[in-house]
Formats: sequence, C-alpha cells, structure tokens
Amino acid sequence: MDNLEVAKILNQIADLMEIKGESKFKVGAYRRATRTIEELPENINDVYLKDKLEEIPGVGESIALDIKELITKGSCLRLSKLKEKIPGKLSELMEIEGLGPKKVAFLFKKFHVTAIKQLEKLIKSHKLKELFGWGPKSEQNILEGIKLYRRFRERFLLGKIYPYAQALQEKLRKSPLVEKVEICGSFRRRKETIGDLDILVTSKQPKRLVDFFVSLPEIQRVNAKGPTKVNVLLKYGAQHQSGVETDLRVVRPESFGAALHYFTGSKTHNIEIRRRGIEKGLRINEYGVFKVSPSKKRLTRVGGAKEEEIFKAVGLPWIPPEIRENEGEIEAALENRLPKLIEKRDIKGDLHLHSDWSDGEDSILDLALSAQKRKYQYIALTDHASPIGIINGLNAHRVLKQILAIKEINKKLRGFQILTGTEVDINKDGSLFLPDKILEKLDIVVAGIHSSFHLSCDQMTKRIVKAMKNFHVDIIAHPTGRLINKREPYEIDESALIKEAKRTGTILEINAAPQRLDLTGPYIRLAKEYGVRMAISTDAHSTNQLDYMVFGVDTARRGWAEKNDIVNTLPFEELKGLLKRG
DNA sequence: GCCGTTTTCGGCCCGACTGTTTTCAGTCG
Ligand SMILES: Nc1nc2c(ncn2[C@H]2C[C@H](O)[C@@H](COP(=O)(O)OP(=O)(O)OP(=O)(O)O)O2)c(=O)[nH]1
Ligand SMILES: [Mg+2]
Ligand SMILES: [Mg+2]
Ligand SMILES: [Zn+2]
Repeated sequence: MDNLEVAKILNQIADLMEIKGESKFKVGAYRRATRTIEELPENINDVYLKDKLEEIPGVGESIALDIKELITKGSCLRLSKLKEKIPGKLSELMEIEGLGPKKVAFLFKKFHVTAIKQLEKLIKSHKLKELFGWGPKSEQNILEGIKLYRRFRERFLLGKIYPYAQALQEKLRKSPLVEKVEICGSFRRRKETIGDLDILVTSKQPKRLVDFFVSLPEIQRVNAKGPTKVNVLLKYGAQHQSGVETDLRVVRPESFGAALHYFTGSKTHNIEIRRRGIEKGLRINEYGVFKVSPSKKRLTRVGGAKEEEIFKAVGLPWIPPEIRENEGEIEAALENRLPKLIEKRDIKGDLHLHSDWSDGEDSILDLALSAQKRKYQYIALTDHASPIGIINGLNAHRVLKQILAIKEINKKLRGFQILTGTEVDINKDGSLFLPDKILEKLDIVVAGIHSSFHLSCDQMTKRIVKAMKNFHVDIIAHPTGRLINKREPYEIDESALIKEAKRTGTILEINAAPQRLDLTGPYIRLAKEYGVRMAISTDAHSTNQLDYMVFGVDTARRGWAEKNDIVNTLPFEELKGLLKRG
C-alpha cells in the first residue's frame, strides 16, 4: 500500500467519523494526517519499517496503529468497525457540493440513502421537502450539486489556466470600482493543479463591485452572493462547455494584507499562523491583526494593510507563497533559515529541447534564437533517441549527423552555445537505446523512460538506477513519469532514486511542462536535502514552449530549491565542468 | 486524536452565505 492509498483510507475514516458525529477535532486529526502523508516524500512503508511513524507530524499512537495495520494487513480495525455502522459509500456522497456530514447522515438514517441514484429518486418523490429543515431550495440545490459532480470536474493545470486567469485579472483592474486585484489560493502558491480561482479585490464600494462582478459576460452561474464574497461558475473552454469555479472576495484597502494572507492559504498554514497569534493574545482574520483585550471583549487593530504585517505580528519574516503549506516553513522562518528561493532570472539555459529532427516543430536554429531572446546563454538539443516511430527518434547515424549540424550552427551564434545532446530511451532492462561510443561524443545525455511503464517497483527502480550508473548519463528526465490527470507515476522507490543520484552525481530533472512538473515539490525538497543537483528543463517541442520555464521555476520553489541546487543557473563554462565526460 | 520553553489535560482558526429558521445549523472558504 503506497502513501496515497494510505492517505485515502485515513481520509475515508475521517469522513465516516464525521458522519457518525464524532468530535470535529478528532476528525480534524485524521484530515491533518491525511494531508501530511499525501505530501510525504518518503515511502510510508519505509517509515513504518524504521519504526518512525509517530515522527510524522499529526500522527500519534492511534493513527500510527491504523497505518501499521494498513501496511501489514491491507485493512484496519478502525475502518472495519466504522463500516459496520456507516456504509463506506457515504464518503462519496459527501463529495457533492452542499452535502456535508450532517445531511448525509440524515439521508442515510431516515431514507437509507447510500448512492447518488437513490438520492435523485428520493428528491424527485418530493418526500424531502415535507420534512422540517428541508424546503424546495434544498431539493433544487442537491440536484444542481449532483449535476456538477457528474460533469466530472478535474483540477486544472496551472499552466493551462494561467493566461485565462491573467486576462481576467487585467479586466477587473480596468474597473473604476477596483483598487487592487490579486489571484490567491493555490494559484498564488503555484500548485501544479488548481481547484478553483480565488480572486481578491480591494474596493471602497464593495457592494457595487460585487454587483458589477456578477454582471460580467463571463459568468455562467452565480452560486452564492453576499456583500463581501461571491461564488460563481465562469465560462471556460471552447464553446464554454466547461466552467471554472471562482470565489471573489472583496475587502476594504486597509485589510488588503490580511485578506491576501488569508486567501492565499494554505488552509493549514493559515491555521498555524492564527494559532501562534492566539499565543500572543492576537486575533488574526481576513480583516487584520487585532489585539484582544484582557476581558476578551475588545479588539484593537494592530495591522493588516500589508501582508508582511501578519507575519510580523507573530514574529516572522514574510514567507513566499509557494512554501506556505505548513510543512516546516513557519519553524524555518522563526529560526531565520528560510531558503532564498530560486527565481526565473537565475536561469541561464534550457537543457531539454526537441527540434524538427525528432518530434519537435521548430528548427535547431530557431530554438537557439528564441532561447537567446530569453537571455539564455545556452541550450542543449536533446532530440529523442528511441525506437518509437511516432516520435521520429534518432538512431546512431542521425545523432552523428546532428552533431555536425550543431557545430555549424554554433559558428553563427555569438555569446551563445548549443550543447549537443540526446534524450535517450532507457530500455526495459535499464540499458540505453544508444551505445556508449555514440553517447561519449555528446556534450550532454538526458535519459528517460518512454515505454514499459508497468514494471514492479523493484524492477523500475533498478532500471533507472542502472541508467544512472552509465558513465555518460548526466540527467534523468521526468523521473516519476506522471502525466497529471492522465497517467500515474511509475511504481518506483523515489528515495532510493534520489540517494543513487547523489552517489553517481546524476542530475535529476524538474520537467517544466505543465502536464508533467516532475519532479514535484516534495521530491525536490528531499533531493535538495540529499544534496542532489537538479535541472529545470522545459522539454519544449516548439519555440513558444520555452516559456514553460516559469512553471518549472515555480515548482522548484515549492520544493524549497535555491539557485545553487539548480544546474542551469550556472554560466556555460561551469556547467560544462559539471557534466560527466561525453 | 494530537500535542506541549507557560500545560500530560484541555484546548484545538475564524468568518461568510444559505435556507428556513424565529435565532441558527450546516457547509464552505
Ligand atoms: N483560515 C482558513 N482559511 C481557509 C480555510 N479554507 C480555505 N481557506 C483559505 C486558504 C485557501 O488557500 C483559500 C482558498 O480556498 P480553496 O478552497 O480555494 O483552497 P486552495 O485555493 O488552497 O486550493 P484549491 O486548488 O482551490 O483546491 O482560502 C479555512 O478553513 N480556514
Ligand atoms: Mg482555490
Ligand atoms: Mg476557493
Ligand atoms: Zn523530452
């Protein structure tokens, strides 16, 4: 059972406990543990074997026991006991917007509803609205919730929604009612996927602004509307067949900093900051920081216009949004050991690109010129070397031809270098698609898996480790192989991979393509702790995809990466010195 | 259920909007 499977079960335990009516703090404890384990880079089985489960924040004696049972037996007593009283399927019903634990519990107790179909039937019989506490609107809202649930709403790729969000921000800025507009939430934290857009606006006329917003042509539906907060579905996608859930929050200018902090999150980060506020006799909310009088009756405002003031109030320096996940950033800030995160302007080149020699769209020269426009000093041309026909992979002969072609192009360039390279397939047995005597002629060798994705964890790990041991392999491309919303990562021992990368001096890639972002935050952080170097590469298949770099930098920042951790911040000569021979 | 340079017991973030309520619980951010 892997981390995500364990997390999923802990979350289901939380759901069922909530439906059962357990203390919300107990439920909260399970949700906290769920979240931590979802983001844990170490394999939970290893943590168990080392007897260190209780060292995971939020995991104590009870949850550690649950995890132990899950790992050793595939099931746990607590869940089985819960399921005797509460059907496991009820946790799915809770995913419908507007249905929480209390309503689900009621529907089950009174009508034995356990599935969506049953619920629909019940509503259409209109038995519900006769009951106290339920009316026609309740019925209508549940039906709407079911419809939305069925539209199968995946999370959006950050890279895909980015231009849409920016255009919307610009549009709002133009309104005379608006002072500041920031897109907050997971978007500002630069998570690789975004559940919804959270837009913060300051205005001296909040009510008028809310009315203006819901009258925009982009609005598909208004779900909720009050004087400070609106929830809508925006039109999105071709023919607007899709929609983006959007929360708009309006505050007065003096609350901008506090609201920015609140709305940026993450939720767990907010809770921890507020808790520290309580210890200092402060109340922190989206309107500001307030001193609580000894009688606890009066609040005196002590800050909130600037985001910094929130941190300052609890004795901290400003923390970059990308690492606000309550994963140790608050402790680090307190001890003045926040990382100096890498920035876009630190990037001096791109080490994973495809030209029209393989499956890219543009010529080598165009890629070089585009990179030069972006103030880079170098690129590495890494066309596929692969037997897969569809990607038009290069064989040994064409690789040699390309080396000569690049030599010619390099002569035409000033202050810029193209490194010769390849993205060579790692075969099923860990050998490479090109022989060593070809690899040694290249400046840089990127190796990646593009076939046989379904090996056992052991086989897959050995496969990549073998590739790393090859003296010519400099970089492992997209190390976990995931395609967001499409393909799960390979079964692989990431910790072992990271340790081996350190041992062999192999660079791990942070692939910046929006559907990959691989490595992702938690693994980047682990790699950094081991002293493994990484490369942020776009894997661009056209010149405009060079712009993916920013998403790679964002992801690196989420992994606490600093300039020194990333090799393509180095000037050309230093980078060359770092690469393995050939 | 978890946790602790004030605690091993007693807290646990704080607020907005909705529907059906005559005063607020439920759900969500
Ligand atoms: N203090 C506090 N803040 C919250 C809570 N729930 C949400 N927030 C804040 C922090 C979140 O980042 C922000 C936006 O909420 P969302 O539900 O949209 O979450 P977020 O954008 O982080 O993730 P998402 O990608 O939308 O799933 O609101 C909460 O329970 N308490
Ligand atoms: Mg959000
Ligand atoms: Mg939201
Ligand atoms: Zn590639």
